[in-house]
Amino acid sequence: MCGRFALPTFEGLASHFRLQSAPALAPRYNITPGTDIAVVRLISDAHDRELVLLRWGLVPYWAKDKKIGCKLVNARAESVADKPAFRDAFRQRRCLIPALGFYEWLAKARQPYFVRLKESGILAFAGLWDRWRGENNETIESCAIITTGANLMVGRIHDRMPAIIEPAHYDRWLDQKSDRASLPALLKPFPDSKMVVYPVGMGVNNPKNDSPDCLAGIKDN
DNA sequence: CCAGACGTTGTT
DNA sequence: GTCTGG
DNA sequence: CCAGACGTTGTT
DNA sequence: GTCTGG
Repeated sequence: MCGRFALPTFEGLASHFRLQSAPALAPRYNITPGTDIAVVRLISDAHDRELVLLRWGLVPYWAKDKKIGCKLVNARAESVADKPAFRDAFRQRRCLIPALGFYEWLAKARQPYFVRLKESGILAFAGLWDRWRGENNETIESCAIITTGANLMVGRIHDRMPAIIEPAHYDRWLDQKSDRASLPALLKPFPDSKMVVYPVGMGVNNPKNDSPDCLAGIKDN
């Protein structure tokens, strides 16, 4: 699954996603569900993209209780098009979630690992977003990260990982008019030949720890 | 018909 | 909002 | 995802 | 065991 990831400050985030402008983002090394995360989506009624901060944990527009978002942190690629909680967002509100990489845990050892590109480049997770309106004009915009099967390399740690969209496919993923039948192909496991996995310190386990140390590799025993 | 769920993960 | 279970 | 709480009353 | 908060 994908329940923790990192997005340090990147030069070139705006140009990578072809954004007109991007808000200054605080560097984050230990991003957790329930917090606001950076999301790239189409500007409504326009073809340009925007980067906004949305709550991680999708609250469907029809939800009676916004607490449902606690449970909707990930959506399985295999079923996202059909699940009531996700299918409308899958059709109309897809987004990209920038990251340097993500954490996965080796369950038995509670040992965290970090997964990123070999070149330490920007990744984009496949995401969905929604807008919920409650009483007193309360509005929550929220998002979820789509997961898919692990590739062979990540599979040594865990059997799922976030779906990663390649830059060549950003437009097709974001565009509401894309042929929906072509979308599942974008959600296949990212090739492990382009990635690295390495163990990191147990300090990552505690969400309060949010420093560059989180990314530091340790000796793999 | 109304009430209640709507999800993923890991572990047993 | 929409589906499932009772 | 993991860590940490998990409760009520009355008083300051 | 299960929920909430980060």
